[in-house]
Amino acid sequence: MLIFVIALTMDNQPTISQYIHKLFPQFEPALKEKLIANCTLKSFQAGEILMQTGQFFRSTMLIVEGRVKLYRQGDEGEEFFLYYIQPGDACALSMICAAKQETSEITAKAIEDTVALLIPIPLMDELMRDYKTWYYFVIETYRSRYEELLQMIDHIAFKGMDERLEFYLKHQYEKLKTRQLNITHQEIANDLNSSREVISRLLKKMEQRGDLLLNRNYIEWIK
Amino acid sequence: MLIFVIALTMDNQPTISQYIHKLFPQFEPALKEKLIANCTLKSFQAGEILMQTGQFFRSTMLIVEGRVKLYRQGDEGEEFFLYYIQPGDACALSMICAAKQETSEITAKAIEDTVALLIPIPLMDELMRDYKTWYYFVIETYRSRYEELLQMIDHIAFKGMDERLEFYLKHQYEKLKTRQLNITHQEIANDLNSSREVISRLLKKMEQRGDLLLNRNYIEWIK
DNA sequence: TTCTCTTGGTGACTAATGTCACTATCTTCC
DNA sequence: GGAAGATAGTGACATTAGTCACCAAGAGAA
Repeated sequence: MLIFVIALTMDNQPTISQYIHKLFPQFEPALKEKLIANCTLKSFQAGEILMQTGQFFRSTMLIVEGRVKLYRQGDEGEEFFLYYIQPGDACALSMICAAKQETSEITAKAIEDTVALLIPIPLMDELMRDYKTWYYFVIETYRSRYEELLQMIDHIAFKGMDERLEFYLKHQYEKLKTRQLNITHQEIANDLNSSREVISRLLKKMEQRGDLLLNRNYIEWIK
Repeated sequence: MLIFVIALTMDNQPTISQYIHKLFPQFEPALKEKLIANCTLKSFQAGEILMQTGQFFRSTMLIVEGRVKLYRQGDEGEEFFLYYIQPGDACALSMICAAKQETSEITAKAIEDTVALLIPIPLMDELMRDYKTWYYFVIETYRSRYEELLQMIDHIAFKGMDERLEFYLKHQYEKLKTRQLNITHQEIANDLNSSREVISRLLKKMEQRGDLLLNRNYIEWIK
């Protein structure tokens, strides 16, 4: 029985090498070897905080399994949703802050059981210098996060809550790849820094327009 | 007379070498030499657009003279103020987009006569690979812009217009280093994506609290 | 079953912000 | 000086979003 459990565990947890080849095929072979030789895996349970305001980093993280939600924290503990990071993504913040040994103003929470690849900070300079595909990966990570923040600013600066809600649901649908969004009105309200009543009312309007169906504990996105 | 004008011009326009030594003292000597040998200067008049939505980049820009205001554009042409860049700063967007040959969603406008150092894109890989001080400079540029965007999100997501206005004026005071802010209520309203009347009323309240003095065409920041 | 908790619906009210209309003052240009 | 334009002040009102109070339905536990 014990042997069976171990076998299962080995089955479910790919090696660093397998993760890298699957999720980062664009890396040049030498870079892959370098990472395989120098990185470690770390697991987080759903709900666990990967990093938080004021925390220093000892490693840069690449997500290889699960899903991580990034929040900006308000003065009174509000949690404003910024974006998800998924397998194949890097945590831009952990790169930036790692490089400068600065603290972060962001909270990253695992919303599924998550596995991250930890790259020791001292290795970063070397990777950046020696591997062009790494340098491009880092640049692309920054660029796409930067774009996401800009898009977020657009929404809160120029749009009303109705449009933001619609964008939020569409984004969930696209990221999670399911029309059945398992989320409560209260959770949406938290992510958008609004209140449940407002969200409920707007959802009702959207249902009347035929964009979605409301159910207890989940929303069916049709549009 | 012509000779006099030329002499004046030479006097007022430092060389690339002078700019680099003055504004980027942290660069290693070989990097300075490399830049001096490969960069060009470009001047922009106050009010001129340095780059705009949908435009491709052929160079990365370092600002060496003047001041540039960065805006995010709304769907109906609104211009939402993001941040200033000043001598010694790089345009993070021009780095990111240059590297990926992607387009930008941002407008950069010179608000003073401005001079930029243009670095040809093909040089970027080499600089990144060969010069550690360049790599650190690029990372620090990303990090600080990213922080600025996050701070902006904080403000529009969590704060009211009164706090945002106060932050805006304080920011102007700190960046421009003068208590006499030459700006109209309408311009502030544009930058904050609000309306003149709202700004006027909030300013009046701040004046009553003794934080500032209102004058035609300028505001005296006291706080 | 009954109790309790979570989730969601709704009306009434408040606060913040935006809009409209009008006025006043100062500047600039003939 | 007078006209026109830019800048700013203000009251009235509309709209959006947030808050409060309360109800109702479903889910799970004792």
